[in-house]
Amino acid sequence: MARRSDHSRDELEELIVNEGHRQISEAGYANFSARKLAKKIGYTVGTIYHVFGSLDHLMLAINGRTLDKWHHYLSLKLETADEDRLQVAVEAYFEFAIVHRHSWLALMDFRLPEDQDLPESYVQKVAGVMALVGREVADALPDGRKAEAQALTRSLLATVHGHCFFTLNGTFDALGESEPVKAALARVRDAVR
Amino acid sequence: MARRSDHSRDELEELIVNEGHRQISEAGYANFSARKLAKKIGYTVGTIYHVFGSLDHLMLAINGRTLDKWHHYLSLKLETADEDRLQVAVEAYFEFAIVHRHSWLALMDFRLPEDQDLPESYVQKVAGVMALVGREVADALPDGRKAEAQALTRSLLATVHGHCFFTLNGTFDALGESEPVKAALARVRDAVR
DNA sequence: AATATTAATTATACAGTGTCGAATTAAACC
DNA sequence: GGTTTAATTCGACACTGTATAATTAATATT
Repeated sequence: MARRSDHSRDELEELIVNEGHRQISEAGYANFSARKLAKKIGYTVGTIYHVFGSLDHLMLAINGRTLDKWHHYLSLKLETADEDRLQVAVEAYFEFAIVHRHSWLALMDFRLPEDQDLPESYVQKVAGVMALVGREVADALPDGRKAEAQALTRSLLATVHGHCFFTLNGTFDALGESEPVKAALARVRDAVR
Repeated sequence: MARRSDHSRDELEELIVNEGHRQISEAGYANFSARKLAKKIGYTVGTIYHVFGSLDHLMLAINGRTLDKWHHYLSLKLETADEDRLQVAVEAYFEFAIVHRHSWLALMDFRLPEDQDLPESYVQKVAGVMALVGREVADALPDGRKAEAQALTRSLLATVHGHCFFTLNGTFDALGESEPVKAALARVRDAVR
C-alpha cells in the first residue's frame, strides 16, 4: 500500500528506532536484523530501507538513541549527588553499561565503513556526554590546573571506558579483576589529586 | 575428494588460520567470510567447518594468532628498551593496534555467545600479554607498593586500552584529542609515581 | 592384488541476511 | 473523476553460516 496515513514519516522513524533499540537491548547487535524489525512493526524491509537508506544509518540512529539515554541517566545521577561527584559519575558510567549491556556494546561494536565519518549530530551526542563529565572533572581539579580540564576529561573518559569495556567483554574475568569500578575510580583519583 | 594428502590436518589448520588472519588484517572483521577464505586456499566451506566446527571457533583461533603476534611485538620492543620502559610499553601497545588496525579491532569486536566462555588457551594468551606488561609495572613501582603490581597492571592495561580504543574508533577525533599516546602515558605515570 | 573400511572433502540444500529496483496502490491534487 | 505523486510492498540478487548426504581418496584387511 502507499502513503498509508496510519503513521507519518516522523512517527515511522520513531517507531523503527524504538523497536530497533528494543531488539538490540534484548538480543544484541549480532542478532539484529532489519527484516525481523520490520515484521515486528507490521511493515516490510523496503520501508525501513526507504526511511533510513541503509542498515548503517539505522544503526547510527539506534546508537544515537542509546547515547541519549546514557546522557539522561548520567545527568539524573549527577543531579542528586552531593559529595564525591566523581565517584557518582564513574559508578553511573558502569551502571548504565552493565544494565544496558547489549545496547552499550552495540555502541562499541558498530563501526561505519572506513571512508565515511560519523555524522555531526552523532558527534554532538558524544560531546554531550563528555561535557557532562567534564564539569565534574573541572570542579574536582585544584585551582592551578583548571586549564587541563578538557584534555583530562577526554583522558579520564577513556580510562573509565577501558575498565568498563574489560568488565563487559570478559577480559577482567580472565585476568582475575573482581573490583573494576574501584580500580577505575582509583585511576581517576590519581589524575585529579 | 577425501583424505587428500597434500595437507595434513595440522597444516590445514595453519593454512586456514593464516589466510583468515590475513583476510581480517586487510578487509576487517565485518567483511570476513568463511567461503571467501575457503576459496582462496583451494578448499570448500565444508572443510573449514570440518576442521573448526564453527565460525566462532575459527575466529578464536584467528584472534589467538593476533594475540601471539601482539605478545611477540611487545616482547621485542621491551627487549631493546633501556630507559623509560613504561613509555616503550605504552607506545608499543598503540603501535601494534594502529599498524594492525583490523585484526586488533577484531580482537575487540568478536564476542562469543553469552552462554559460552573463552577457552583456557585463549585466556592464557591474554594473561601472557598481561604478564609482559606486569613486569614493567612492578619494576617501576616504588618499593613500598610492589604488592599492588598485579592489580595495578590490570588497571593500567584497561587505561591504555581505553585510550587506544578511542583512538581507533574515532571517539578521540570527535572529542578533539590529538595526542592520545601522551595522555595514556600521563595516566600511567599518575598511577605509578 | 583385490576388496572392504574409514574418514576427508565436496556438493547440495536451507534459512537467513542487506540491498535494490520495479510493480503496486493509497492518498493528494486539479 | 481522472491524474499525478510517493509510500509501501514484492520479488530478485548475491551473499552469509550451518548442516547433512554423497562422493572419493587413502588406509587396512584379507
